[in-house]
Amino acid sequence: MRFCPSPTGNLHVGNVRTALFNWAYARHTGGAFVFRVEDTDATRDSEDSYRGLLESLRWLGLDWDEGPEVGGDHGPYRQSQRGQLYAEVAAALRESGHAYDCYCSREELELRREAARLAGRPSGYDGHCRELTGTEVTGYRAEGRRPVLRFRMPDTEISFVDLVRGNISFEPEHVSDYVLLRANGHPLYPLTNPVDDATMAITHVLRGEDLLSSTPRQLPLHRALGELGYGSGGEPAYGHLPFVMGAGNRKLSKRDPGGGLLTYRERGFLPEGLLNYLALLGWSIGGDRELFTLPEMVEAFRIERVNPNPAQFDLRKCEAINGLKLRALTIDDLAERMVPYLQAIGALGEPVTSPQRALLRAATPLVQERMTVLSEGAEMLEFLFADGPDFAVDPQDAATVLTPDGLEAVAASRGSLAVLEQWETGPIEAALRRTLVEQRGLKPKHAFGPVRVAVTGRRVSPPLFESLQLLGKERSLARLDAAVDAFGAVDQVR
RNA sequence: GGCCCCGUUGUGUAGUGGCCCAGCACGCCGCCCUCUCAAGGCGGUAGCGCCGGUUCGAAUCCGGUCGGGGCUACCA
Repeated sequence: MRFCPSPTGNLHVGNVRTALFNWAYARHTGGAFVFRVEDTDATRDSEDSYRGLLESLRWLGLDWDEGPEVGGDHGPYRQSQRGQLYAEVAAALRESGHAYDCYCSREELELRREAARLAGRPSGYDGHCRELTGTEVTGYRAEGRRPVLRFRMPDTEISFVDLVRGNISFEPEHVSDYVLLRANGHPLYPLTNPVDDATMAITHVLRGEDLLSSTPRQLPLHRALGELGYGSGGEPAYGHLPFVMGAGNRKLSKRDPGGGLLTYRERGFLPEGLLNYLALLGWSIGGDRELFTLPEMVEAFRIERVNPNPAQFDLRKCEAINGLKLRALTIDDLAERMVPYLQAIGALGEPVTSPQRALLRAATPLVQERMTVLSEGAEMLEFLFADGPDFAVDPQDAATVLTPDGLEAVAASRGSLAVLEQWETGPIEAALRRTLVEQRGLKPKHAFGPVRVAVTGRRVSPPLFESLQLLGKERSLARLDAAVDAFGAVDQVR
């Protein structure tokens, strides 16, 4: 099994799903999961993307048995470092007659392709240069033409059993000779991919269904490679996974807004949450279950159960699954996972102090059920860590809730809270209810709203009484005062 | 145009000839709970693309049709 992305930009969730299935299949069967980087296109590949690729797979927890940074018996695992092998194989292919030089220019090909299409004939390469005579070759050379290397396809029907789709076959006239080497000698994907699969002893290939129609070209190449002594001589078994579609039912690409893996990480999806959701796109553990751990998936993963039809990515569902995973975490684990997100919004500094850590742990149960991604939890807890100039009340929320009436409630609650001796949720709640609900006859909803905004900075927050307790008496009172000062003054001016 | 793949509620799926006048989850709509928001509980909404055939019986098998997608490069 292998996963072989190109380092062009970020991974998108479709790629991740492909990686996941390959990984799960390898782990299930006890095979090796090979990670190879297909960076033969110097104009599009970048070193940054390459590092991002490794980082992403590591974050997801999809570990590889062979590949960059872990090594293996079939390295190197970056195609940019395997040029010599491709050149050697290409020469052997030409030598043995499996491939031939083609002198047709792009313009000539284009013309003939159009003509064939118009006539309703297959528009692939017409075999023009298959059997060139010596004089024809010298003639072309004299014109200054540089040949590309083409693979000679056999004239027989090609069929194979797709791991997820069953029997598939192609008639030879629809699978034409294809280019292995550019005129400048640069090896192309149709050559490098099978050569690597063969020499890396890849036995199973799970990839996107866009490559289904390139499979009939790769099969004969594998056979030729076997004859020439590259690889074991067998062809890998192929399984073509359905696409992951974006909104509007288009294939998801890394350029789509919701496509890039990085976005999910930044928003605070759990790797296991994202992976669990992605596994659901095209695979099912069976029955009515849809929540499982990675080990459980490995245990249950059978390729025959992969669905051939494309699936549309549904962010809401992805969030729902993530929320479920979040709620299944232990408090300590969840608290730790929120740290980077709290740091990202400046609520926590680089070394987290132990009082901060203790406060975070105490507060985590309050938000565990209220968030769907880690960044949400961090935002809800921000008020506990920010003070003074760092603490700001959301202007929008202040405008709607910290009205003159609201501020009066804030001032009143300040008074009743100030005399409290026991700063705990029970007494806090009792005091607030007494002065706001009982004495002033306010509806609980309207009574606590202004206090909530003054203390937490937002209308949506963890439970109020618990929040006050965690904040501490001194800081709580200061926030109430600050709110009255800040928003009451404006009204006096008016 | 040619070739190939795919087709269960809005979305993802369960279903492999009778257990299905189709189950689950997300979404959506109500209600309950409630200090906000969630979470939770209860109820509701909506689907086997279509037409034939095989069969006592079809979402499940076959053929056709329609619809969607992919490929058709000296990109990967």
